[in-house]
Amino acid sequence: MATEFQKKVYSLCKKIPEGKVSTYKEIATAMHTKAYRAVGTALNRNPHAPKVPCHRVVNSDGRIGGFSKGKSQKKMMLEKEGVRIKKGRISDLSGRLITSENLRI
DNA sequence: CGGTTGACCAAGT
DNA sequence: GACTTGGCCAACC
Repeated sequence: MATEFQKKVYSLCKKIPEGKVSTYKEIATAMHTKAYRAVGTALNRNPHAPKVPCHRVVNSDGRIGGFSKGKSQKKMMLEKEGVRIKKGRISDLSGRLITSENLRI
């Protein structure tokens, strides 16, 4: 069973549509907290694997960040969903980024 | 219950 | 570009 904090994180992750991405910071902001790192900690466990699209969450810089099964897999899944990745970072981050406002709606 | 860890971030060198 | 520093907070030991 996950903590309330975890549930919030997973809930927001589910809201990220295919072909778009969000950042750990935006998710934390949407929860009205500054626990960027805790968001990562929450997703690292990720008991929901395919149910929650945690691979659509990247770093603020547009870099891939981390992934339980390896960054390569994360990149591959993103590209499969239509996200272009250039040298380990999202090509058009600002165009594909889901902000805290977008998550809140 | 204190100390460490980490799928982080921003600013500085 | 890279590496370092300080800050942040939940989860873990």
